[in-house]
Amino acid sequence: MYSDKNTLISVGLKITPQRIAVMEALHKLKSHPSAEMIISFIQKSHPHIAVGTIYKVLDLFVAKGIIRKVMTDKGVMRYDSVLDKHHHLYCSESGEIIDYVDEELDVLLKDYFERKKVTGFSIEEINLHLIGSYNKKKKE
Amino acid sequence: MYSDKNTLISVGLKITPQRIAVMEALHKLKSHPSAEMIISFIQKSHPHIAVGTIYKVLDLFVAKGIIRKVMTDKGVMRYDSVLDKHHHLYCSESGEIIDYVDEELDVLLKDYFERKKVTGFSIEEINLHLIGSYNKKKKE
DNA sequence: CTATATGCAAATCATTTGCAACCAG
DNA sequence: CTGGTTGCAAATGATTTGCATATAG
Repeated sequence: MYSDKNTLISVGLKITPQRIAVMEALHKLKSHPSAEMIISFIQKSHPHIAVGTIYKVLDLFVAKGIIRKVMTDKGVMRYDSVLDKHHHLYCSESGEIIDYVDEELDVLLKDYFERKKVTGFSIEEINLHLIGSYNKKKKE
Repeated sequence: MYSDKNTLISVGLKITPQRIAVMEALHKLKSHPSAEMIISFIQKSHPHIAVGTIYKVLDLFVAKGIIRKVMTDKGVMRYDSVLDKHHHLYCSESGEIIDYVDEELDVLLKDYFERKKVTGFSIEEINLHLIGSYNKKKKE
């Protein structure tokens, strides 16, 4: 919670209970919550915080670069509080989005695109979307 | 246009003027049009075709696998009529989405993930999102 | 104090839906 | 014929906006 405040301060934002609540929700709700999930989580403990405010806070956090928006195949945004470079696994069965960190892959891709330029396009970021299914069950 | 009809027939859909119009729009509007762009394009020549119908036709085409939905960072869906395996360049300046075909890369990725399994996840599809900017201008 | 943030409710915007009338096969 | 399609207009659902009030620094 101290780190939450420090995070806010470090990007020049005032500390408000609403913003702290959003940060807490982002920590508790791993796995890329939607705004809706964040809202209902927060409203359990802070029933007075307004929906509009939560959207505003989320937008602000995205603008300040302390969280990211993740696009899903259905038109709902999800928020990602993990900022280390990572890719995503999209489970086509459950709709879950799982972080995937793989430095070896990052190096491979970086080298590849240094060698093979994409003509006329300067790459800022490389994101891999792995679509498939989580086989929790070994046999079907 | 014959091929449009054949495409429809091949997936078991009836041929209707509305569906032909949507296919034509998809051909003319390269570069991943949004539903809105498709609608306004169609309504120039076919002012009577209903918005709801166009959405239904697009959904149907996606369900039949003859086009794809592409997710964007803003909550608007785009449609992609190119079905060959390809990745996307996202221009962070213009919002454009450009197709990127690179078989060498596909082989590289395929090999990589055959070697290095992602535990508990069976990969169906690998999509690369290259975010950056189109440098039309050489110097800036 | 004073600018910034919040609450609230209305507005927006893309997309979906329900259903009667229509038309392709 | 007959079930799959369409048009229409109303409904939905996520997100946004405007503005008066509250509050962090």
